Order: sequence, then C-alpha cells, then structure tokens
Amino acid sequence: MPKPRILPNVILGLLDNHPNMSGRDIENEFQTEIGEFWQASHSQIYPELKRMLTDGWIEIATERVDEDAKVIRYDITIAGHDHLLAWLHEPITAENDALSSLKLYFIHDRHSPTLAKILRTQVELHTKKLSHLRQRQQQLFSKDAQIDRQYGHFLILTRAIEREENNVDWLQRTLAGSK
Amino acid sequence: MPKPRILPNVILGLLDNHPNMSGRDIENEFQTEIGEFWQASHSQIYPELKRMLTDGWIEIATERVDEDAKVIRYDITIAGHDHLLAWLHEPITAENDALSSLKLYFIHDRHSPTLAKILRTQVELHTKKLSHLRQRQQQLFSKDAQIDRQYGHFLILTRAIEREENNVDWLQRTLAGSK
DNA sequence: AGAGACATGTAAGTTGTTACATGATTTG
DNA sequence: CAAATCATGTAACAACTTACATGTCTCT
Repeated sequence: MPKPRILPNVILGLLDNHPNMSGRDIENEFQTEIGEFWQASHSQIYPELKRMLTDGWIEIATERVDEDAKVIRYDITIAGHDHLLAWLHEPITAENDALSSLKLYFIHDRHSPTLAKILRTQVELHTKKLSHLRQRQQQLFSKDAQIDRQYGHFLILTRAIEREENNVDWLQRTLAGSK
Repeated sequence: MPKPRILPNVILGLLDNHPNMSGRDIENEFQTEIGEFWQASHSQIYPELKRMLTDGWIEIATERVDEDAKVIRYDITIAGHDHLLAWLHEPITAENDALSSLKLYFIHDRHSPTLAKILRTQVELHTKKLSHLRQRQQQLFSKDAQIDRQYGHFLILTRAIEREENNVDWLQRTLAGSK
C-alpha cells in the first residue's frame, strides 16, 4: 500500500475553515499559520487542487467578489468534507502521531469528542515513549564514564526525556481543563 | 543549488564513532539509536555507501574478524572525517536547526567548542522563536471569543509556546552546566 | 511606464518509499 | 530440513524541490 497522502487533507482542512480560497491563499496559510507543522510549495499545491477538483472533493467557487480574472477560488464539497472528517477520525498510532498537532488545528469546537480522543491517545502514546526513553537512559548512562564517552548522545536523550515530560504534562492539563 | 544531503553525513558520524560497520549495522542504528531524529531504509543506505566509497569518504575494512562472506564492513577515511567535521561546523540557521540534535549526537567530548557553539546558537534561535510565538498568540487570541472560534489552533499554539519555553530553559541549564 | 508583488502553471531532477529478489546463516 | 533472520541489492513509483515561464495587477 502506498503511503497515505497528507497534503489533500490539509487543503481540505483549510478550505473547511475558510471558504473561497485561492491557491495563493492556501500557500500563504502554509507559510504563516501551519508552517510549523506542514509545508508545501505552490508547485505542489496547484496540481493538487486540480486533482482534488476531478476527485470531487472541492469545486470552483461561483461567487466572484473580486474581478481579478486569473484568480481561481475553491470551496469544499460535501464529499470533501466527509473525507476530511474520516481523516480526522483515523486512529492515531505511534507511526502517524506527528499528524496529531496538524489534526488539532482543524478542530474548532472546544467540546469535540474527536479532540478529546486525540488528546487521550496522545497521553497514552507519549507516556509509553517517555518510559521507554527513561529505560534507555538507565541502560546507556547509568555510569558517569558512559556519559563522558558519549556526551552528545547523553544530552539529546536527556533533552528528549524532558520534552516528553513536558508534553505529557501539558496533555493532561489540557484534558483536565476541557471537562 | 541542490538541497544539501544529510544521509552521508549521518553515516560518517556513525562510522566515526564505531569503525568496522556493515550496511546492516548502520540500518540498525537508524532504527534504534538515532531513529528519533533521522531514518533511512536499507535501499537508501546501500547505494549511498557505494557512492561514498567512490567519493573516498569511506573504505572497505580490511580486518575480517567474522568469516561471513557476504558482509561488507566499512571504515571512515581521513577525507571522510574532514567532511564530517566541516558539516558539524556549518553555521546553524533557523532553516537547518532541525539538524542540531542530530549533530550533537556525533559530538562525544563534553568540552568541545563546537558543542557549546551549537547550544549558544540554539538559545538565540529558540528565544526568538518563542517571542514570535507569544506575539502571535497575543494577535490571534487576546479575546476569549477568538479562542472558542479556533480552539484547536489555540491549543497547538499554546503547546508550541510551552515547548519552546521548556526548550530554551533546558538549553540555558545545559550551557551553564558545561562551564 | 517601470518595479515589484500577485497568481498560476510546468519541467527537470533528487530523494525516499515500497516492493521485488537472491543467497547465506542461524534456529527449532 | 524448514522457517526465520541476516545481508545485500535493484526496480518502480510517489513526493517534493528548484528552476523556468507567463501574464496580471498595483503602486509610485
């Protein structure tokens, strides 16, 4: 099975939030808003939009407020919206966990069950990851001599552990606060 | 200019630390040790090793301790070592900052000036990033209504800010501790 | 009217992925 | 001795990047 494509889902998420976007608008969103999580150049976006058009996930917006002839604006279709929801509901695993933040971006409702589910799954995954990292640190760096021999490795492992501690802590606080 | 390739440098870093590695050994390192930062499949690694061999960065290890005929083991050459050092010394910018952790992994000496330099640059970059994120939060979510309208976006922005706070804090503590 | 941004599109090249293949070695 | 793992290699394909290209609009 080929690797699942993310880009169309991201575009759907953007169009779901802001209708009547042009390819350029989408490119700008990639650079400013979600640039932290995902990036795409215009030479990816324009062909992708055409593909999504033929797939029926988006349609060319009919209302033409501005008169700029070259601008093409798109709206999400029902089929596209269904596809977006299906993607958001896909189970999160250790492999695709990097997408969680991206998915959160597209959930606007504070009380969405999907949001709570993503957060709970993340708590689970990152708690596991944290204990794995701690175990690894025990194995590799229980003695000072080992730290001196691989100091850089020791640093990034320590860094990863702190990052995950902070991460799990944040997730739990956010979950508790959304009750 | 074509995008700089990372893989050969990572392989050099591994070989610099553990001589006499096979392609398989390298693949295993990718899966276990540095899997957090970088990944590569064997179908990338084997052709890359051949390229590096013709480039003179690595050589086939002569000492054959095991007798398994099919295993090919490699060592780093002087030229390869020079290339590795040059890569480690390349200035770190906001664009290539993701490589910093990877580079740290290959620095073994606690008192290496390169290490201190990387950490200092990171403090600078991430302090800037943090203040940019805080500013963005001010702009977008100064009112509660804005939070309710884009709750997912608010969450990941908050998350990013905490991550960077923790990151900068760790960097400064690590720098202070290495004096 | 020229400069610079806006808006879209295409082409060439690289990288990385999955899948296909083959033989050797170990393990039950 | 069959099955699984080890070790290497190749082929087909998908994805993404840089660069090339063209025309429009806005502002001074």
